[in-house]
Amino acid sequence: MKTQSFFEKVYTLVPKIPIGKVATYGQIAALCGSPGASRAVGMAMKNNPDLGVVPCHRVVGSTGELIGYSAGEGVVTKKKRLESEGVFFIGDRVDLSKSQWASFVDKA
DNA sequence: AGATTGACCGTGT
DNA sequence: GACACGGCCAATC
Repeated sequence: MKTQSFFEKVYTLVPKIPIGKVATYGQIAALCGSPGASRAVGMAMKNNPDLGVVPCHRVVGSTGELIGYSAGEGVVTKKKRLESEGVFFIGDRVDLSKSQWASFVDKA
């Protein structure tokens, strides 16, 4: 478990996102220990081994924009899924002001 | 070992 | 607010 690659870390971190909340790629990358590796995170999602253990639909862009998602109807299914989880939406984007995962900002 | 790719991010115009 | 460019990081060919 010490030799886990960046991907493995992501696969272990993404499912930690609470329901009704979403995290940005850069955020996950930072939690992974490498802020700025947002691209590598995206790659991990694409290589997503199991949608059941890696809810990649909870990962959105920095502006809350739904990116990626090769499953179902793509971002369409992704949006519906997040919406179903109780995530706030602003048009086609997620309301990061209310639904962004604040695991490391939840010090209040 | 080197070069390329990728579901990104920030800044500038 | 939208479009264009460059930069970062890690995995893969």
